[in-house]
Amino acid sequence: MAVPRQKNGRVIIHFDYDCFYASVLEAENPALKSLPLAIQQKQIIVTCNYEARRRGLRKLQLVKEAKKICPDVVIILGEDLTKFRDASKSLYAYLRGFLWGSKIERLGFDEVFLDVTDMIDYNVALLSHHDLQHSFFCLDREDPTKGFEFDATRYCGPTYPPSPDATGVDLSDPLSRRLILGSHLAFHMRMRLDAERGYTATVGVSTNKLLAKLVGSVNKPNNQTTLIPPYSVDRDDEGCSSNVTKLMDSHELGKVPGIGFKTAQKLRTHVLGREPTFQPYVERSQDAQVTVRDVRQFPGMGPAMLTSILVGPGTAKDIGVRVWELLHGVDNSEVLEARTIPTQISIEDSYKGLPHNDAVRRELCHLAASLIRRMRADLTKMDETGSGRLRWLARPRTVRLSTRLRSPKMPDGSRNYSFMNQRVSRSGPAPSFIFSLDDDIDALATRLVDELLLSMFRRSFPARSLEELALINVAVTNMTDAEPKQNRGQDISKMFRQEEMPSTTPTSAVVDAEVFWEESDGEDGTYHHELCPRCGVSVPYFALAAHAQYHAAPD
DNA sequence: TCGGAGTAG
DNA sequence: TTTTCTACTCCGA
Repeated sequence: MAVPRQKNGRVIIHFDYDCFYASVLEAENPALKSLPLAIQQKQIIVTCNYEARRRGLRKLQLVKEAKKICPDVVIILGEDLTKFRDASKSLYAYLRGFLWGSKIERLGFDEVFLDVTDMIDYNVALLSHHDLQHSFFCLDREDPTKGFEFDATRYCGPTYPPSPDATGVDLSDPLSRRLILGSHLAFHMRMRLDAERGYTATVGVSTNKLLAKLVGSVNKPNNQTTLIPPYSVDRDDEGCSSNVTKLMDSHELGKVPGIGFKTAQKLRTHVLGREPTFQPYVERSQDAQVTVRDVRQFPGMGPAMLTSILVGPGTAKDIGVRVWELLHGVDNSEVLEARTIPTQISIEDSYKGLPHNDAVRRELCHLAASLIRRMRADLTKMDETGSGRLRWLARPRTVRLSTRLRSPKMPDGSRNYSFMNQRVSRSGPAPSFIFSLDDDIDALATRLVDELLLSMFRRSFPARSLEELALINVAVTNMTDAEPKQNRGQDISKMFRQEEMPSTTPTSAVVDAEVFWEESDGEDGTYHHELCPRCGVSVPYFALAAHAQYHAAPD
Protein backbone atom coordinates (compact mmCIF):
# COMPACT_ATOMS: atom_id res chain seq x y z
CA MET A 1 0.00 0.00 0.00
CA ALA A 2 2.90 2.35 -0.50
CA VAL A 3 3.03 5.31 -2.81
CA PRO A 4 5.72 7.95 -3.05
CA ARG A 5 4.93 10.98 -1.01
CA GLN A 6 3.22 13.77 -2.82
CA LYS A 7 5.78 16.48 -3.24
CA ASN A 8 4.37 19.97 -3.14
CA GLY A 9 7.58 21.85 -3.74
CA ARG A 10 6.81 22.85 -7.30
CA VAL A 11 4.34 25.17 -8.94
CA ILE A 12 3.11 23.88 -12.28
CA ILE A 13 0.88 25.71 -14.73
CA HIS A 14 -0.99 23.90 -17.49
CA PHE A 15 -2.13 25.82 -20.58
CA ASP A 16 -4.75 24.44 -22.92
CA TYR A 17 -5.55 26.75 -25.83
CA ASP A 18 -9.28 26.96 -26.46
CA CYS A 19 -10.40 25.14 -29.63
CA PHE A 20 -6.92 25.45 -31.04
CA TYR A 21 -7.42 24.67 -34.73
CA ALA A 22 -10.32 27.10 -34.92
CA SER A 23 -8.30 29.80 -33.13
CA VAL A 24 -5.42 29.41 -35.58
CA LEU A 25 -7.79 29.96 -38.50
CA GLU A 26 -9.45 32.90 -36.73
CA ALA A 27 -6.10 34.51 -36.07
CA GLU A 28 -5.38 34.21 -39.76
CA ASN A 29 -8.80 35.50 -40.79
CA PRO A 30 -10.56 37.49 -38.01
CA ALA A 31 -13.80 37.64 -39.99
CA LEU A 32 -14.32 33.99 -39.01
CA LYS A 33 -14.56 34.88 -35.32
CA SER A 34 -18.25 35.72 -35.35
CA LEU A 35 -19.22 32.75 -37.53
CA PRO A 36 -19.78 29.12 -36.62
CA LEU A 37 -16.52 27.54 -37.76
CA ALA A 38 -15.63 23.87 -38.06
CA ILE A 39 -12.46 22.07 -39.16
CA GLN A 40 -12.85 18.96 -41.27
CA GLN A 41 -10.58 15.95 -41.74
CA LYS A 42 -12.08 13.31 -44.01
CA GLN A 43 -15.77 12.96 -43.01
CA ILE A 44 -15.20 14.23 -39.51
CA ILE A 45 -15.45 17.62 -37.81
CA VAL A 46 -12.34 17.39 -35.66
CA THR A 47 -13.01 20.60 -33.79
CA CYS A 48 -15.10 23.75 -33.97
CA ASN A 49 -15.21 27.18 -32.38
CA TYR A 50 -17.51 28.15 -29.54
CA GLU A 51 -20.00 29.87 -31.82
CA ALA A 52 -20.45 26.52 -33.58
CA ARG A 53 -20.74 24.74 -30.25
CA ARG A 54 -23.39 27.21 -29.14
CA ARG A 55 -25.38 26.06 -32.15
CA GLY A 56 -25.06 22.43 -31.22
CA LEU A 57 -21.95 21.24 -33.04
CA ARG A 58 -19.50 18.92 -31.28
CA LYS A 59 -15.99 17.71 -31.74
CA LEU A 60 -15.65 14.48 -33.74
CA GLN A 61 -19.01 14.79 -35.39
CA LEU A 62 -19.78 13.60 -38.90
CA VAL A 63 -19.75 16.42 -41.45
CA LYS A 64 -23.19 15.33 -42.67
CA GLU A 65 -24.73 15.72 -39.26
CA ALA A 66 -22.97 19.00 -38.61
CA LYS A 67 -24.43 20.49 -41.77
CA LYS A 68 -27.88 19.27 -40.80
CA ILE A 69 -27.66 20.82 -37.34
CA CYS A 70 -26.10 24.06 -38.50
CA PRO A 71 -26.55 24.62 -42.25
CA ASP A 72 -24.57 27.87 -42.34
CA VAL A 73 -21.50 26.45 -40.64
CA VAL A 74 -18.21 27.48 -42.25
CA ILE A 75 -16.20 24.33 -42.85
CA ILE A 76 -12.48 24.49 -43.53
CA LEU A 77 -10.37 21.50 -44.53
CA GLY A 78 -7.73 20.81 -41.90
CA GLU A 79 -5.89 17.75 -43.14
CA ASP A 80 -2.66 19.62 -43.72
CA LEU A 81 -1.36 20.23 -40.21
CA THR A 82 1.50 22.54 -41.19
CA LYS A 83 -0.07 25.81 -40.10
CA PHE A 84 -1.31 24.30 -36.82
CA ARG A 85 2.13 22.89 -36.10
CA ASP A 86 3.74 26.24 -36.86
CA ALA A 87 1.27 28.18 -34.71
CA SER A 88 1.83 25.72 -31.87
CA LYS A 89 5.60 26.21 -32.02
CA SER A 90 5.24 29.97 -32.16
CA LEU A 91 2.97 30.11 -29.10
CA TYR A 92 5.32 27.78 -27.28
CA ALA A 93 8.20 30.17 -27.96
CA TYR A 94 6.05 33.06 -26.76
CA LEU A 95 5.20 31.38 -23.44
CA ARG A 96 8.81 30.29 -22.99
CA GLY A 97 9.71 33.98 -23.06
CA PHE A 98 8.07 34.42 -19.65
CA LEU A 99 10.10 31.65 -18.04
CA TRP A 100 13.44 32.00 -16.31
CA GLY A 101 14.45 28.43 -16.95
CA SER A 102 13.45 26.20 -19.79
CA LYS A 103 11.12 23.84 -18.01
CA ILE A 104 8.33 24.09 -20.52
CA GLU A 105 6.84 21.12 -22.31
CA ARG A 106 4.39 20.81 -25.17
CA LEU A 107 1.74 18.09 -25.14
CA GLY A 108 0.29 17.77 -28.59
CA PHE A 109 -0.29 21.02 -30.43
CA ASP A 110 -2.55 22.76 -27.96
CA GLU A 111 -1.23 22.08 -24.47
CA VAL A 112 1.77 23.35 -22.56
CA PHE A 113 3.13 22.61 -19.07
CA LEU A 114 5.28 25.20 -17.32
CA ASP A 115 7.34 24.69 -14.17
CA VAL A 116 7.41 28.20 -12.67
CA THR A 117 8.84 27.17 -9.30
CA ASP A 118 11.89 29.43 -9.47
CA MET A 119 9.85 32.52 -10.40
CA ILE A 120 7.44 31.80 -7.56
CA ASP A 121 10.19 31.22 -4.99
CA TYR A 122 11.90 34.45 -5.95
CA ASN A 123 8.69 36.45 -5.67
CA VAL A 124 7.60 34.85 -2.40
CA ALA A 125 10.87 36.06 -0.96
CA LEU A 126 10.14 39.53 -2.31
CA LEU A 127 6.76 39.81 -0.57
CA SER A 128 6.35 42.70 1.81
CA HIS A 129 4.32 41.40 4.71
CA HIS A 130 3.08 44.80 5.80
CA ASP A 131 1.22 45.38 2.62
CA LEU A 132 0.42 42.12 0.89
CA GLN A 133 -2.50 43.63 -0.96
CA HIS A 134 -0.17 45.82 -2.98
CA SER A 135 2.48 43.37 -3.98
CA PHE A 136 4.62 43.39 -7.10
CA PHE A 137 5.36 40.29 -9.13
CA CYS A 138 8.78 40.60 -10.70
CA LEU A 139 9.01 38.91 -14.10
CA ASP A 140 12.68 39.65 -14.73
CA ARG A 141 15.50 39.25 -12.22
CA GLU A 142 17.63 41.60 -14.31
CA ASP A 143 15.03 44.35 -14.37
CA PRO A 144 13.05 44.86 -11.14
CA THR A 145 10.65 47.24 -12.86
CA LYS A 146 9.34 44.52 -15.15
CA GLY A 147 6.30 42.84 -13.70
CA PHE A 148 2.82 43.54 -12.43
CA GLU A 149 1.03 44.58 -9.26
CA PHE A 150 -1.21 42.11 -7.52
CA ASP A 151 -3.05 41.34 -4.29
CA ALA A 152 -1.16 38.57 -2.51
CA THR A 153 -3.94 38.01 0.02
CA ARG A 154 -6.24 36.27 -2.44
CA TYR A 155 -6.27 33.85 -5.32
CA CYS A 156 -6.70 35.24 -8.79
CA GLY A 157 -9.53 33.59 -10.65
CA PRO A 158 -11.61 30.57 -9.65
CA THR A 159 -10.33 27.91 -7.26
CA TYR A 160 -11.11 24.27 -6.71
CA PRO A 161 -13.01 23.81 -4.56
CA PRO A 162 -14.68 27.17 -5.07
CA SER A 163 -14.07 29.53 -2.16
CA PRO A 164 -16.89 31.95 -1.45
CA ASP A 165 -14.56 34.65 -0.14
CA ALA A 166 -10.93 35.35 0.58
CA THR A 167 -11.22 35.26 4.37
CA GLY A 168 -10.48 31.56 4.56
CA VAL A 169 -7.05 31.81 2.94
CA ASP A 170 -4.26 30.80 5.28
CA LEU A 171 -1.52 33.25 4.40
CA SER A 172 0.93 31.64 6.79
CA ASP A 173 0.84 28.37 4.85
CA PRO A 174 3.77 28.32 2.39
CA LEU A 175 1.89 26.21 -0.13
CA SER A 176 -1.06 28.61 -0.12
CA ARG A 177 1.25 31.54 -0.69
CA ARG A 178 3.00 29.88 -3.62
CA LEU A 179 -0.26 28.90 -5.25
CA ILE A 180 -1.66 32.40 -4.80
CA LEU A 181 1.35 33.77 -6.66
CA GLY A 182 0.97 31.01 -9.24
CA SER A 183 -2.64 31.99 -9.86
CA HIS A 184 -1.68 35.64 -10.45
CA LEU A 185 1.18 34.70 -12.77
CA ALA A 186 -1.15 32.41 -14.73
CA PHE A 187 -3.68 35.21 -15.06
CA HIS A 188 -1.05 37.66 -16.23
CA MET A 189 0.19 35.24 -18.87
CA ARG A 190 -3.34 34.48 -20.07
CA MET A 191 -4.11 38.17 -20.50
CA ARG A 192 -0.89 38.84 -22.37
CA LEU A 193 -1.38 35.77 -24.59
CA ASP A 194 -4.81 37.05 -25.54
CA ALA A 195 -3.75 40.68 -26.02
CA GLU A 196 -0.52 40.02 -27.89
CA ARG A 197 -1.31 36.83 -29.78
CA GLY A 198 -5.09 36.65 -29.86
CA TYR A 199 -5.34 33.24 -28.22
CA THR A 200 -7.41 32.39 -25.15
CA ALA A 201 -6.56 29.44 -22.98
CA THR A 202 -7.94 27.32 -20.19
CA VAL A 203 -5.38 27.10 -17.42
CA GLY A 204 -4.74 25.03 -14.30
CA VAL A 205 -2.40 25.80 -11.39
CA SER A 206 -1.16 23.18 -8.94
CA THR A 207 1.98 21.35 -7.81
CA ASN A 208 2.35 18.68 -10.48
CA LYS A 209 1.41 18.05 -14.12
CA LEU A 210 -1.47 15.67 -13.43
CA LEU A 211 -3.19 17.98 -10.95
CA ALA A 212 -2.59 21.16 -12.97
CA LYS A 213 -4.10 19.56 -16.03
CA LEU A 214 -7.10 18.05 -14.26
CA VAL A 215 -7.99 21.14 -12.25
CA GLY A 216 -7.65 23.43 -15.24
CA SER A 217 -10.60 21.89 -16.99
CA VAL A 218 -12.94 22.75 -14.11
CA ASN A 219 -13.60 26.20 -15.59
CA LYS A 220 -13.55 26.56 -19.34
CA PRO A 221 -13.14 28.14 -21.78
CA ASN A 222 -10.95 31.22 -21.32
CA ASN A 223 -10.54 30.84 -17.58
CA GLN A 224 -8.31 29.30 -14.95
CA THR A 225 -8.59 27.20 -11.81
CA THR A 226 -6.18 26.79 -8.93
CA LEU A 227 -6.24 23.67 -6.77
CA ILE A 228 -6.10 25.08 -3.23
CA PRO A 229 -4.79 23.43 -0.03
CA PRO A 230 -5.06 21.32 1.96
CA TYR A 231 -3.33 18.84 -0.35
CA SER A 232 -2.53 16.16 2.19
CA VAL A 233 -4.67 14.58 4.81
CA ASP A 234 -4.21 15.99 8.27
CA ARG A 235 -3.36 13.12 10.60
CA ASP A 236 -5.72 14.30 13.31
CA ASP A 237 -8.47 14.97 10.86
CA GLU A 238 -11.16 12.34 10.50
CA GLY A 239 -10.28 12.37 6.93
CA CYS A 240 -12.18 14.33 4.38
CA SER A 241 -9.94 17.34 4.08
CA SER A 242 -7.68 16.72 1.11
CA ASN A 243 -8.69 18.69 -1.94
CA VAL A 244 -6.44 16.45 -4.03
CA THR A 245 -8.54 13.44 -3.05
CA LYS A 246 -11.71 15.43 -3.59
CA LEU A 247 -10.64 16.41 -7.12
CA MET A 248 -9.45 12.94 -8.08
CA ASP A 249 -12.52 11.23 -6.63
CA SER A 250 -14.88 13.37 -8.65
CA HIS A 251 -13.51 12.02 -11.93
CA GLU A 252 -14.53 9.06 -13.99
CA LEU A 253 -11.62 6.62 -14.32
CA GLY A 254 -10.88 7.24 -17.96
CA LYS A 255 -10.63 11.00 -17.38
CA VAL A 256 -7.41 10.62 -15.42
CA PRO A 257 -4.43 11.41 -17.66
CA GLY A 258 -2.35 8.25 -17.90
CA ILE A 259 -5.32 5.91 -17.52
CA GLY A 260 -6.43 5.10 -21.02
CA PHE A 261 -9.24 3.05 -22.45
CA LYS A 262 -7.70 -0.38 -21.90
CA THR A 263 -6.65 0.24 -18.32
CA ALA A 264 -9.99 1.82 -17.46
CA GLN A 265 -11.94 -1.11 -18.93
CA LYS A 266 -9.95 -3.65 -16.94
CA LEU A 267 -10.53 -1.70 -13.74
CA ARG A 268 -14.23 -1.21 -14.46
CA THR A 269 -14.62 -4.93 -15.01
CA HIS A 270 -12.98 -5.66 -11.69
CA VAL A 271 -14.92 -3.09 -9.69
CA LEU A 272 -18.30 -3.92 -11.24
CA GLY A 273 -17.68 -7.66 -11.16
CA ARG A 274 -18.85 -7.98 -14.76
CA GLU A 275 -18.19 -6.70 -18.26
CA PRO A 276 -18.87 -2.98 -18.32
CA THR A 277 -21.37 -1.67 -20.80
CA PHE A 278 -19.31 1.45 -20.95
CA GLN A 279 -19.24 2.98 -24.39
CA PRO A 280 -16.82 5.73 -25.22
CA TYR A 281 -18.41 8.95 -26.43
CA VAL A 282 -21.79 8.04 -25.03
CA GLU A 283 -22.14 10.57 -22.27
CA ARG A 284 -23.38 9.36 -18.89
CA SER A 285 -24.06 5.84 -19.99
CA GLN A 286 -25.73 5.51 -16.60
CA ASP A 287 -24.67 2.26 -14.95
CA ALA A 288 -21.05 1.95 -15.97
CA GLN A 289 -19.69 5.18 -14.52
CA VAL A 290 -16.83 4.01 -12.37
CA THR A 291 -15.04 6.78 -10.53
CA VAL A 292 -11.58 7.06 -9.05
CA ARG A 293 -13.22 6.78 -5.63
CA ASP A 294 -14.85 3.46 -6.54
CA VAL A 295 -11.49 1.96 -7.43
CA ARG A 296 -9.54 3.50 -4.56
CA GLN A 297 -12.01 2.31 -1.97
CA PHE A 298 -12.50 -1.16 -3.40
CA PRO A 299 -11.74 -3.65 -0.60
CA GLY A 300 -8.10 -4.66 -0.64
CA MET A 301 -7.20 -2.24 -3.40
CA GLY A 302 -3.57 -1.20 -3.61
CA PRO A 303 -0.56 -1.43 -5.90
CA ALA A 304 -0.46 -5.21 -5.62
CA MET A 305 -4.09 -5.69 -6.55
CA LEU A 306 -3.77 -3.17 -9.37
CA THR A 307 -0.78 -5.06 -10.72
CA SER A 308 -2.70 -8.32 -10.66
CA ILE A 309 -5.61 -6.71 -12.50
CA LEU A 310 -3.56 -4.88 -15.08
CA VAL A 311 -0.58 -7.08 -15.91
CA GLY A 312 -0.44 -8.69 -19.28
CA PRO A 313 1.96 -9.07 -22.13
CA GLY A 314 3.65 -5.77 -22.79
CA THR A 315 2.36 -3.86 -19.77
CA ALA A 316 4.86 -1.75 -17.85
CA LYS A 317 6.50 -3.43 -14.86
CA ASP A 318 5.42 -0.79 -12.38
CA ILE A 319 1.90 -0.42 -13.71
CA GLY A 320 0.26 -1.12 -10.33
CA VAL A 321 2.32 1.48 -8.49
CA ARG A 322 1.91 3.99 -11.30
CA VAL A 323 -1.86 3.70 -11.41
CA TRP A 324 -2.09 3.76 -7.61
CA GLU A 325 -0.15 7.02 -7.71
CA LEU A 326 -2.34 8.48 -10.41
CA LEU A 327 -5.50 7.65 -8.45
CA HIS A 328 -4.08 9.69 -5.56
CA GLY A 329 -3.03 12.61 -7.74
CA VAL A 330 0.65 11.81 -7.23
CA ASP A 331 2.81 12.60 -10.24
CA ASN A 332 6.50 13.29 -9.81
CA SER A 333 7.29 13.48 -13.50
CA GLU A 334 9.34 16.51 -14.49
CA VAL A 335 8.31 19.17 -16.95
CA LEU A 336 10.72 18.16 -19.67
CA GLU A 337 12.81 20.61 -21.59
CA ALA A 338 11.86 21.10 -25.17
CA ARG A 339 13.24 18.61 -27.58
CA THR A 340 14.95 20.28 -30.47
CA ILE A 341 14.58 17.22 -32.63
CA PRO A 342 11.56 14.92 -32.76
CA THR A 343 12.18 11.23 -32.08
CA GLN A 344 10.07 10.29 -35.04
CA ILE A 345 8.30 11.82 -38.02
CA SER A 346 5.39 10.00 -39.56
CA ILE A 347 2.90 10.62 -42.32
CA GLU A 348 -0.29 8.66 -42.78
CA ASP A 349 -3.50 8.61 -44.72
CA SER A 350 -6.63 6.56 -44.33
CA TYR A 351 -8.54 4.78 -47.08
CA LYS A 352 -11.67 2.81 -47.68
CA GLY A 353 -9.71 0.22 -49.59
CA LEU A 354 -7.70 0.87 -52.74
CA PRO A 355 -8.65 -0.46 -56.18
CA HIS A 356 -5.31 -1.87 -57.41
CA ASN A 357 -1.58 -2.01 -56.93
CA ASP A 358 -0.99 1.10 -59.03
CA ALA A 359 -3.14 3.07 -56.61
CA VAL A 360 -1.07 1.74 -53.73
CA ARG A 361 2.11 2.84 -55.43
CA ARG A 362 0.66 6.28 -56.11
CA GLU A 363 -0.37 6.69 -52.48
CA LEU A 364 3.02 5.51 -51.25
CA CYS A 365 4.74 8.07 -53.50
CA HIS A 366 2.50 10.77 -52.12
CA LEU A 367 3.21 9.77 -48.50
CA ALA A 368 6.93 9.44 -49.16
CA ALA A 369 7.10 12.89 -50.71
CA SER A 370 5.31 14.41 -47.69
CA LEU A 371 7.68 12.57 -45.39
CA ILE A 372 10.80 13.86 -47.12
CA ARG A 373 9.33 17.36 -47.10
CA ARG A 374 8.77 17.08 -43.35
CA MET A 375 12.27 15.71 -42.82
CA ARG A 376 13.72 18.71 -44.62
CA ALA A 377 11.55 21.10 -42.62
CA ASP A 378 12.19 19.61 -39.18
CA LEU A 379 15.63 18.02 -39.40
CA THR A 380 17.66 20.60 -41.33
CA LYS A 381 18.75 24.16 -40.82
CA MET A 382 20.72 26.83 -42.63
CA ASP A 383 24.43 26.32 -42.48
CA GLU A 384 26.03 28.99 -40.26
CA THR A 385 28.94 29.46 -42.64
CA GLY A 386 26.71 31.62 -44.80
CA SER A 387 26.83 29.31 -47.76
CA GLY A 388 23.06 29.57 -47.94
CA ARG A 389 22.79 25.79 -47.94
CA LEU A 390 20.80 23.50 -45.68
CA ARG A 391 22.47 20.93 -43.52
CA TRP A 392 21.05 17.99 -41.56
CA LEU A 393 20.75 18.37 -37.78
CA ALA A 394 19.90 14.71 -37.43
CA ARG A 395 19.42 11.75 -39.70
CA PRO A 396 16.96 8.94 -39.03
CA ARG A 397 18.46 5.46 -39.11
CA THR A 398 15.20 3.61 -39.70
CA VAL A 399 12.25 3.72 -42.07
CA ARG A 400 9.00 2.09 -41.00
CA LEU A 401 5.79 1.35 -42.87
CA SER A 402 2.57 0.37 -41.08
CA THR A 403 -0.78 -0.69 -42.43
CA ARG A 404 -4.14 -1.25 -40.84
CA LEU A 405 -7.05 -3.33 -42.05
CA ARG A 406 -10.64 -2.17 -42.02
CA SER A 407 -12.38 -3.70 -39.04
CA PRO A 408 -14.71 -6.51 -40.00
CA LYS A 409 -18.36 -5.60 -40.29
CA MET A 410 -20.64 -6.98 -37.61
CA PRO A 411 -23.96 -8.47 -38.69
CA ASP A 412 -25.73 -5.23 -37.73
CA GLY A 413 -23.43 -3.22 -39.98
CA SER A 414 -21.40 -1.68 -37.18
CA ARG A 415 -17.69 -2.21 -36.83
CA ASN A 416 -15.97 -4.31 -34.24
CA TYR A 417 -14.24 -2.02 -31.81
CA SER A 418 -11.72 -4.46 -30.40
CA PHE A 419 -10.27 -4.95 -33.83
CA MET A 420 -9.65 -1.33 -34.55
CA ASN A 421 -6.25 -0.37 -33.48
CA GLN A 422 -4.40 -3.20 -35.07
CA ARG A 423 -1.48 -2.01 -37.07
CA VAL A 424 1.12 -4.15 -38.70
CA SER A 425 4.52 -2.66 -39.32
CA ARG A 426 7.76 -3.43 -41.12
CA SER A 427 10.94 -1.44 -40.71
CA GLY A 428 14.44 -1.37 -42.03
CA PRO A 429 17.54 0.79 -42.46
CA ALA A 430 17.02 4.18 -44.02
CA PRO A 431 18.77 4.44 -47.41
CA SER A 432 21.19 7.34 -47.54
CA PHE A 433 19.85 8.81 -50.77
CA ILE A 434 16.84 10.25 -48.93
CA PHE A 435 19.20 12.81 -47.38
CA SER A 436 20.15 14.31 -50.69
CA LEU A 437 19.24 17.98 -50.55
CA ASP A 438 19.89 18.64 -54.21
CA ASP A 439 17.47 16.18 -55.74
CA ASP A 440 13.82 16.75 -56.44
CA ILE A 441 11.54 15.54 -53.66
CA ASP A 442 9.24 13.60 -55.96
CA ALA A 443 12.15 11.82 -57.57
CA LEU A 444 13.51 10.81 -54.17
CA ALA A 445 10.05 9.71 -53.08
CA THR A 446 9.60 7.53 -56.15
CA ARG A 447 12.96 5.91 -55.59
CA LEU A 448 12.17 5.28 -51.92
CA VAL A 449 8.89 3.63 -52.89
CA ASP A 450 10.40 1.41 -55.56
CA GLU A 451 13.48 0.39 -53.61
CA LEU A 452 11.95 -0.02 -50.16
CA LEU A 453 8.36 0.91 -49.39
CA LEU A 454 6.62 -1.33 -51.92
CA SER A 455 8.38 -4.40 -50.62
CA MET A 456 7.64 -3.39 -47.05
CA PHE A 457 4.01 -2.89 -48.00
CA ARG A 458 3.84 -6.38 -49.49
CA ARG A 459 5.37 -7.87 -46.35
CA SER A 460 3.06 -5.99 -44.00
CA PHE A 461 -0.03 -6.62 -46.07
CA PRO A 462 0.38 -10.17 -47.26
CA ALA A 463 -2.04 -11.66 -49.73
CA ARG A 464 -4.77 -9.35 -48.64
CA SER A 465 -7.51 -7.86 -50.64
CA LEU A 466 -6.74 -4.20 -51.14
CA GLU A 467 -10.41 -3.53 -50.43
CA GLU A 468 -9.63 -4.08 -46.78
CA LEU A 469 -6.84 -1.53 -46.59
CA ALA A 470 -7.76 1.20 -44.09
CA LEU A 471 -4.51 3.03 -43.49
CA ILE A 472 -0.89 3.43 -44.51
CA ASN A 473 1.69 5.12 -42.31
CA VAL A 474 5.26 5.88 -43.35
CA ALA A 475 7.72 6.98 -40.68
CA VAL A 476 11.36 7.70 -40.01
CA THR A 477 12.68 7.00 -36.51
CA ASN A 478 15.88 6.45 -34.61
CA MET A 479 17.34 9.91 -35.10
CA THR A 480 21.11 10.23 -34.86
CA ASP A 481 23.17 13.39 -34.71
CA ALA A 482 24.31 14.26 -38.15
CA GLU A 483 27.24 16.32 -36.91
CA PRO A 484 29.89 15.28 -34.43
CA LYS A 485 28.59 18.26 -32.44
CA GLN A 486 26.21 17.38 -29.68
CA ASN A 487 22.48 17.42 -29.91
CA ARG A 488 21.64 19.25 -26.71
CA GLY A 489 17.89 18.96 -26.49
CA GLN A 490 17.83 15.25 -26.89
CA ASP A 491 20.74 14.46 -24.62
CA ILE A 492 19.50 16.61 -21.81
CA SER A 493 16.05 15.11 -21.88
CA LYS A 494 17.58 11.65 -21.78
CA MET A 495 19.63 12.56 -18.73
CA PHE A 496 16.48 13.85 -17.08
CA ARG A 497 14.69 10.61 -17.57
CA GLN A 498 17.53 8.67 -16.00
CA GLU A 499 17.77 10.98 -13.01
CA GLU A 500 14.10 10.53 -12.46
CA MET A 501 14.43 6.79 -12.14
CA PRO A 502 15.30 6.51 -8.45
CA SER A 503 12.15 8.35 -7.39
CA THR A 504 9.90 6.12 -9.42
CA THR A 505 11.62 2.80 -8.85
CA PRO A 506 10.42 1.95 -5.35
CA THR A 507 7.84 -0.77 -5.80
CA SER A 508 5.43 -2.42 -3.46
CA ALA A 509 8.04 -5.09 -2.85
CA VAL A 510 10.70 -2.61 -1.87
CA VAL A 511 8.61 -0.43 0.38
CA ASP A 512 6.72 -2.35 2.99
CA ALA A 513 5.30 -1.92 6.42
CA GLU A 514 8.73 -1.34 7.88
CA VAL A 515 8.75 2.20 6.64
CA PHE A 516 7.19 4.33 9.31
CA TRP A 517 6.56 7.90 9.83
CA GLU A 518 9.44 8.87 11.94
CA GLU A 519 11.93 7.31 9.60
CA SER A 520 12.12 9.77 6.81
CA ASP A 521 10.71 12.92 5.41
CA GLY A 522 9.88 11.29 2.17
CA GLU A 523 12.36 13.20 0.08
CA ASP A 524 14.04 10.08 -1.20
CA GLY A 525 11.18 7.81 -2.00
CA THR A 526 10.21 6.63 1.46
CA TYR A 527 6.84 7.40 2.93
CA HIS A 528 4.99 8.40 6.02
CA HIS A 529 2.77 5.66 7.37
CA GLU A 530 0.35 5.34 10.24
CA LEU A 531 -0.78 2.19 11.98
CA CYS A 532 -4.54 1.93 11.77
CA PRO A 533 -5.96 1.58 15.31
CA ARG A 534 -8.82 -0.53 13.97
CA CYS A 535 -7.03 -3.14 11.92
CA GLY A 536 -3.34 -2.58 12.50
CA VAL A 537 -2.55 -2.11 8.85
CA SER A 538 0.21 0.31 7.92
CA VAL A 539 -1.44 3.09 5.94
CA PRO A 540 0.42 5.73 3.93
CA TYR A 541 -0.48 9.21 5.11
CA PHE A 542 -2.28 10.21 1.96
CA ALA A 543 -4.57 7.21 2.15
CA LEU A 544 -5.70 7.81 5.73
CA ALA A 545 -8.97 9.39 4.70
CA ALA A 546 -9.82 6.60 2.32
CA HIS A 547 -8.86 4.02 4.89
CA ALA A 548 -11.06 5.61 7.55
CA GLN A 549 -13.96 5.63 5.15
CA TYR A 550 -13.30 2.00 4.36
CA HIS A 551 -13.92 1.15 8.00
CA ALA A 552 -16.92 3.47 8.18
CA ALA A 553 -18.57 1.96 5.14
CA PRO A 554 -21.33 -0.60 5.79
CA ASP A 555 -20.45 -4.10 4.63
C1' DT B 1 16.91 -3.66 -33.51
C1' DC B 2 12.29 -4.98 -34.52
C1' DG B 3 7.31 -5.23 -33.99
C1' DG B 4 3.38 -4.59 -30.96
C1' DA B 5 0.58 -2.25 -27.41
C1' DG B 6 -0.98 1.56 -24.90
C1' DT B 7 -1.58 6.55 -24.11
C1' DA B 8 -1.91 11.29 -25.46
C1' DG B 9 -4.35 15.39 -28.20
C1' DT C 1 -20.78 8.08 -34.16
C1' DT C 2 -13.56 4.86 -33.17
C1' DT C 3 -13.57 8.52 -36.77
C1' DT C 4 -8.26 11.93 -37.99
C1' DC C 5 -3.21 12.50 -38.15
C1' DT C 6 0.03 12.21 -35.55
C1' DA C 7 3.93 11.44 -31.46
C1' DC C 8 5.78 9.31 -27.31
C1' DT C 9 7.02 5.35 -24.09
C1' DC C 10 7.41 0.75 -22.78
C1' DC C 11 7.78 -4.28 -23.45
C1' DG C 12 9.45 -8.97 -25.18
C1' DA C 13 11.91 -11.37 -28.46
